[in-house]
Amino acid sequence: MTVRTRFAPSPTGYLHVGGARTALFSWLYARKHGGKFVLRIEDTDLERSTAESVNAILEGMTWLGLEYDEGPFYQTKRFDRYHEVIEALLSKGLAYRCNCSRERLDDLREAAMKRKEKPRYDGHCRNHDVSPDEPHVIRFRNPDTGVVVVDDLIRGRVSFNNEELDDLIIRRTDGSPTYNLTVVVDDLDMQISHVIRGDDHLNNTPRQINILKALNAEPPKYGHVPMILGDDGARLSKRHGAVSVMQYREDGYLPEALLNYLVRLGWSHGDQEIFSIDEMIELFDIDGVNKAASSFNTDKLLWLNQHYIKQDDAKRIAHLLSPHMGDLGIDPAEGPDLTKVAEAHQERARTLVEMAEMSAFCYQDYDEFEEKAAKKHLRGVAREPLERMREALSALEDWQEEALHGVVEQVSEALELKMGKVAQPLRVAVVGRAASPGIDTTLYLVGKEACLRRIDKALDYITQREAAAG
RNA sequence: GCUCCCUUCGUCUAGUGGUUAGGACGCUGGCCUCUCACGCCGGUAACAGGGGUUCGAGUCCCCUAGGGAGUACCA
Repeated sequence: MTVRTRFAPSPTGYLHVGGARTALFSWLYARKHGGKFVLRIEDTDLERSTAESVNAILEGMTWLGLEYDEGPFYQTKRFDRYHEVIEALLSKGLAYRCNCSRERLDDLREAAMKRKEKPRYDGHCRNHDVSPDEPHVIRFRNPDTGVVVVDDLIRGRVSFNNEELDDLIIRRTDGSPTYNLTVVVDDLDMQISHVIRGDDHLNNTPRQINILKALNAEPPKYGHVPMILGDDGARLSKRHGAVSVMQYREDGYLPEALLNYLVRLGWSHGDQEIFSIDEMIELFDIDGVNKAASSFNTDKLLWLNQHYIKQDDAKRIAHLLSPHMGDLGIDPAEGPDLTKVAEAHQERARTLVEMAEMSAFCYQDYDEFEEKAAKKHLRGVAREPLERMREALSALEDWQEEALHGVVEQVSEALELKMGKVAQPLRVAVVGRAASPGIDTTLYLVGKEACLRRIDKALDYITQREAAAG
């Protein structure tokens, strides 16, 4: 059997991490088995579906590299087909028209609740003749007895009594088909072999299987993946920060880091933490997916992101870093080679946004010294080392790291100081704060002119400070 | 309320009747060191509770508790 999986979001918002993980699992499963991955847009809710959401979802999938082999298919373009199926069901007596009023339905629900029973439609219109000309919905005639067994790829065997299920609406009064009908028809028509989706659909599965049976069709295999909770264990929502996949790009995450994080959330392969895309495809297995919901942990994502930043080619990092520099009002063309800057910060930044912030000093002068750093390092004792450094640097022709390192060393030796006593004040002078890449690299990136200018500024600062102290 | 699902360190997880319950993130002690970071070595911390089954239960069964989903003319 050819494996065919699908991702079927409803376009009522952006692509969030939960959806992205479901899509990833589906995609991996198809890729692993040499199958096809289909994208279907479930936009039958005309009220809430928007074109912007479709674009946002497509954009998110593209960024993550979850390319689809077929689609996107839009359900709104398949209404004729749904109606054809509904008519067939109707003519076989497997579905019927219902004109029960909302009031009656509400009363029914209320009464059932009062009796401590599960609210369900009572089949009132099953044997009534409702004219096609009057306003009506169409309901699927669900079997009254027996059990529906779902052999879930993740949950194992789950069974439901048909008595618990009622005659669900498959076509609304306005003539539009509803979800449970459209998924069934689509999964069937698109020959989906494995339905991998969120576990909020587990309860819908028996209804869908019943419709499938009515259509004389073989149900696909189902795998219901648990949901993702926020850092605090509560349901993932906007207040947890970035839930939109695209927000992670904005926040400076690498797609491979997010993917790696997501694949390990609810799935594992022994003790392995790092997975390349190829490894994921090779090792992923749907029955290795956990049954329990898991909490999103930003710290671990950060760790993975740093891992990939460290590991990746500096040129690519620079390429991805560039727009974040732009966000800070910096044009990387006006300054040191961005690749070199990125390389110097690869082991220091957890995100590209952090990298941009810590790299800014290479392109623009800082406004003020960081207070703590200045207080500690720009003191009277730093004056001489800074003056000596200024002198030596201004005389230096060969502005390369090796030579720069030599200069710092020579000055330290000449003053009989440990390197730190020279490098730290120098660093604060040149960077404005106490942390940066190696002092030689730092000097190199800032450039001669700016270095001298900033050292002067530091010397002024020391002078002022001494004057203030009296 | 009813139906269905879930429950190992704070978090992600390994574990498929016999383990000193392992790894990772985080936190933390140390080493390295011109700072920060990286890296390396060490530490902290878990089987929700109660009954069974068994020579032996994190692993099997039942109950309780706690979470979650569904219960729509949403998907």
